[in-house]
Amino acid sequence: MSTKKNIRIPCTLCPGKEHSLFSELPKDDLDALSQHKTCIRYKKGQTLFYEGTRPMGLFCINSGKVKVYKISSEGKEQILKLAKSGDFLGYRALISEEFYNSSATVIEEGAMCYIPKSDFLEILHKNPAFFRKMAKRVAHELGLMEQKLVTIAQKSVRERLAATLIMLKETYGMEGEESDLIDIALSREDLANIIGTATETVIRLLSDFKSQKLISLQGKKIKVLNHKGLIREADFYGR
Amino acid sequence: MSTKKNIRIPCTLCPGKEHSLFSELPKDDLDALSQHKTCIRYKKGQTLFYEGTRPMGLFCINSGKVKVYKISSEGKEQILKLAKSGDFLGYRALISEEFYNSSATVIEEGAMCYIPKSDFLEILHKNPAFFRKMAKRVAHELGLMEQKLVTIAQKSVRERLAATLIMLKETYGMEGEESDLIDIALSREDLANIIGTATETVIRLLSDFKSQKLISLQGKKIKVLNHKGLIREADFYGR
DNA sequence: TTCAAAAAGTGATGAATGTCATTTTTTACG
DNA sequence: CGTAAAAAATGACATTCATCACTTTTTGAA
Repeated sequence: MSTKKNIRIPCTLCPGKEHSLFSELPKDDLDALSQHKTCIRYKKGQTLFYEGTRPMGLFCINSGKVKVYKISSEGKEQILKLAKSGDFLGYRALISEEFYNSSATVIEEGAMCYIPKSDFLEILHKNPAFFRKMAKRVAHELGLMEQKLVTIAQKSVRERLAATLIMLKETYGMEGEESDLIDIALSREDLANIIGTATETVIRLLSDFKSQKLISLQGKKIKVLNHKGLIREADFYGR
Repeated sequence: MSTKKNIRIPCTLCPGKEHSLFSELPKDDLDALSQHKTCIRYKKGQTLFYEGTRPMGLFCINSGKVKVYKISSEGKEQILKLAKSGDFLGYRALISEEFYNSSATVIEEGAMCYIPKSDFLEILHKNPAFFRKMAKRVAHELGLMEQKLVTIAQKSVRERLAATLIMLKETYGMEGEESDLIDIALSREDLANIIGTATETVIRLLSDFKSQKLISLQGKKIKVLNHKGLIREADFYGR
């Protein structure tokens, strides 16, 4: 295992780079971004940024997993998205020139890089191709968010749970043999906060799915036993 | 009244221009956009574009009102936003280089301009300040959509209806004396499709609000009698 | 290893809201 | 106008799901 010291490697050598928005950036630009970045290990439960505060830079997830969420006026958490290695956080607020409208907290320990706002904006405005790529990404995410809205507005909790499990399997399924195991340690409460329901309801529905042999529960992690069955639950149940 | 012919005026002279994303565009660019645009009157019920089709240009609403919505797999409509004079439609898909992910249908007759994709993209890529402004807008809308998601996921239907009425009053309230009258002809069904509920539920809650003297119903249009009361309903009811 | 705290799970209950069936009112068109 | 069709309204009923109260299991830190 590596030591905790000196986890700061150049962006050019970052393993997550290839799949990230930085993938096609020229070396010069990447070096410029690397220059003033800081990289810190975050433990589970630590928060990267809070809703309502001013963004001062861009987070890049080197390793680990993060939940991005809003707290409603009643104090309930709604998870907007999950982020993993290679993902960026905070660019929406930087581009819209607003405060953060969500918070981000680590759910699986890992290393996060932080690129100062000025460096990021400089590259953004200097490199039109990169700006287009970022704009394209934000526009794409708006489309995703619209789809999520429709799902929450119109599907039952049961359907949403099934759909969420499918999505999680696609995003966090292991490689090869164990591809049915959803490799992310979400608490039942987190799962409920993705779906927009009560923790107890998630627990009940999960054991329902389990007794239907759609999934199996291995401690915290969930294994998908019947993918097609889950898809059926997600699309049609009860309506 | 003007005739139906020749409703095509230059963008430079468009009354909605001042409040639109085009407000700070140099005259040259505006003229370029004007060049190949077409302007057509649309009647209530006519559709500007359909979900799943390829965008070939940008719509600009000269007058009238439009609903933008998605149809869920069960065939139910979910309204994502309402658009009025000066608003643009279709730029998300143009920027993300995707098909439309929503449909747009006229709910109040009016004139719509249509700027070919190539002209719009040319200005967008020629004028970095304008591109930034568009990107900023999309990022801002992503923030709004995230907020809507939380509202739908966590607030009761009653709260959402109250919140929607407040929003409608702010956006479509008349000038001066009659500022409490919500000047948009939404059917109960449309209102239900904004909120994400059944038409009957909206009808019942509206008459509830009416008997509480929060609103009055003047045919299709709604008048807000007790703004603070509605805000209270929107924030706290029942939780 | 132990023990307290957190998370998961279970059961009972009621309120909110969806659905269906029907009536009344409004709209729009010939 | 008159009439058919659409929209609004109302009632009865079924269902989902949130809530609360509690038990069991797991976790993690001393």
